Amino acid sequence: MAATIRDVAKAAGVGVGTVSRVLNNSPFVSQPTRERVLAAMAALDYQPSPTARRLALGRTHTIGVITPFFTRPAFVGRLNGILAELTATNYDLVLFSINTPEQRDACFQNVSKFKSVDGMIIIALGVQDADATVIKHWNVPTVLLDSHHPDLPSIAIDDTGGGRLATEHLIALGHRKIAFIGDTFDSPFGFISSQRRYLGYRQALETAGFRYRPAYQRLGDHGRYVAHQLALELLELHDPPTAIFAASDTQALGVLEAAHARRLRVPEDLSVIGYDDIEIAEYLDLTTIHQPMYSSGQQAATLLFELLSGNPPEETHILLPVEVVQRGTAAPPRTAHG
Amino acid sequence: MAATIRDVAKAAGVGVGTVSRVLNNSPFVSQPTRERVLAAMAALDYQPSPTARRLALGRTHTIGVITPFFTRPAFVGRLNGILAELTATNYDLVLFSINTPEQRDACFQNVSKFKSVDGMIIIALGVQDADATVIKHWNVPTVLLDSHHPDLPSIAIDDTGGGRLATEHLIALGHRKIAFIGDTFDSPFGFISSQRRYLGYRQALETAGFRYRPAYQRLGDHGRYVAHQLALELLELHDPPTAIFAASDTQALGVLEAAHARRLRVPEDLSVIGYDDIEIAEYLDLTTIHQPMYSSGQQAATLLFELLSGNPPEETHILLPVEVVQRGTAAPPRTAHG
DNA sequence: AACAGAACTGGAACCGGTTCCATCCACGTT
DNA sequence: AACGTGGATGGAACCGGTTCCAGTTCTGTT
Repeated sequence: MAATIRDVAKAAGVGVGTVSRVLNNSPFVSQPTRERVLAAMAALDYQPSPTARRLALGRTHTIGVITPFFTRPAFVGRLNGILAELTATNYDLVLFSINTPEQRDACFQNVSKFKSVDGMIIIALGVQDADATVIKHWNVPTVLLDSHHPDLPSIAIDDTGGGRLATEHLIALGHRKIAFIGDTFDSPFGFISSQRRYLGYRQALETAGFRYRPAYQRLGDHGRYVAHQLALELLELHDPPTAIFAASDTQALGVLEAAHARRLRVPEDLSVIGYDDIEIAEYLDLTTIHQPMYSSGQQAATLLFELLSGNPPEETHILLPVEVVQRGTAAPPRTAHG
Repeated sequence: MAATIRDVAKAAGVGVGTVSRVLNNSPFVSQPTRERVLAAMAALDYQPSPTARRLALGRTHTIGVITPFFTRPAFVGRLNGILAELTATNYDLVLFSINTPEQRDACFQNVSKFKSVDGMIIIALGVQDADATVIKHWNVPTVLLDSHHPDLPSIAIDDTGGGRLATEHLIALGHRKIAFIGDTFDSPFGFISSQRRYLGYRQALETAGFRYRPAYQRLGDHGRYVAHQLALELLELHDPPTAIFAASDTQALGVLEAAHARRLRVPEDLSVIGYDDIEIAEYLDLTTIHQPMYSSGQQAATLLFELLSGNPPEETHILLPVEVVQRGTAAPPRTAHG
């Protein structure tokens, strides 16, 4: 049986309070006493119980992260940023992974998830009003990362602006026939980033005064294969686009594959722009929109700690900017005039 | 202030034991009493404290995972397998990420890491005898994933066999001049998989009766850029290799880049084989060694649960096989005879 | 010498659950 | 009517820390 604080107290001939003080480096312990206690701890191979400590303190020294599809590069990157921030503070991180719509729906209802952490970060999951109510009810500081709700602090990325940026980049290159490939809008997980990128795409087209072409928009489940198929559909159109904006790099890969399958050269015959700037994008020389994944994770963690510390910042809805990373898959169309 | 079990007991006019029985679905509660307790819980918005439960039960219902460089695809894949297994059992997962050699060294010493979980899975980190002693001393069931030590249960992957397999594949294609690019052997994290793959490479060459060419082995820190440089060195040799075996797909990407930079066609001028079969390998048509990342994670979790349940399996040192995935980057050399 | 105040210490009470023992009650037997 | 049995229940003790109050000892003043 493991030694407890009382065993140590008895062995050292002191009270439990004193042992606790030694454990917590309280200055109100005389040097001889401290040494006696430390010796007793060593002799008994005493290891304090984190669980008992948590109960007594009422704090778990742990933060939770809820993430869907934990393997997607965008989520891994964000989580990595959170982790970096956490290890600096010595907090533990408990990871909840959501892989099915059922898990998503059950997720916020599960109290013990929230009650076993001091704070929570929710990545990407769409949050409805009802969800926000439940979350606030748990009374656990929670920040949304890459998601948004008026009642909850959030670190979001300017998806609409990014969609606009990507489209404007293609327009600036001289493209007039620009297609969009993205996730379906009715994601059971409530992801809306693809939808917002689409919105930016539409805005840019409208500002440029281009007419609306429904055929140039293809939506499907997230993934390379689906995007591949959607791109093939676009390329088989009577009047195919000269450029495709994919709502994620993963989907852009599918587009590149489709172009390859159709023997189209990129960027000569088809320009492609992705979104995310995942690690492999640089290798593939993929023009894309860089979003600060690591940094957004860090900022989410920082914001959460500010909330935990009791002095929350003025602004709790942060929108991070994105930028175009010009690489080799986007160029002026061959038929461009001037 | 949140309601406690005693508040509920008072409100329902029962004893705390009865409330606890209701919480735990004990059959020894009469229906009317149960309803009264449930009503009181609802009225008080009672939420049981997981922390108190843990202290009383002496179990945390949590397992820990220590992983280095959490963003590397091989580790993410394994972690994902673990997660899948855990969500099925309702255990929580706390994630410890190791990014510096200092963290690695401090890692096993930190009791509270171990004392706050029921079981631990350690990914990839090399475990010395001294480490194993410390780990066993914590008395927390621990399984090594993609690592090995005689005193600890492990799920390992047959790296030596994989290295042999990769090399034999190149030999079978007719290659005689086969180079190796891998991680430095003195990894501060104790990674040894690259080293074992190298061992397999050497074994295969020896079995085939090829002479040992030190110049064909290049080691460096893990990563695409370094591998790129090492590959350039190889290609600049007086008598360059016709095939390169990279100890990981990430490094294989660097090799492909180098080949591209040297205007060498793959596989016509240079064959490349990687290792891991990360997601992007298929996209790049990279011939590689498939190792079951997801499944290895699942098996590690399964093994850990068997240990936790008290009836450990006979064999606690499991070695998973790997296989060649033939794709487009490995082909017979142009100068091959027959 | 008297005393205030600071430094140090012991230990009861508390955090919020679980568990186990003693008790009570209803019911069926003989 | 006496008694055995088992389901239902209350509550003290426990898990292993922290905290706070009260008490003791040690200093430094006047």
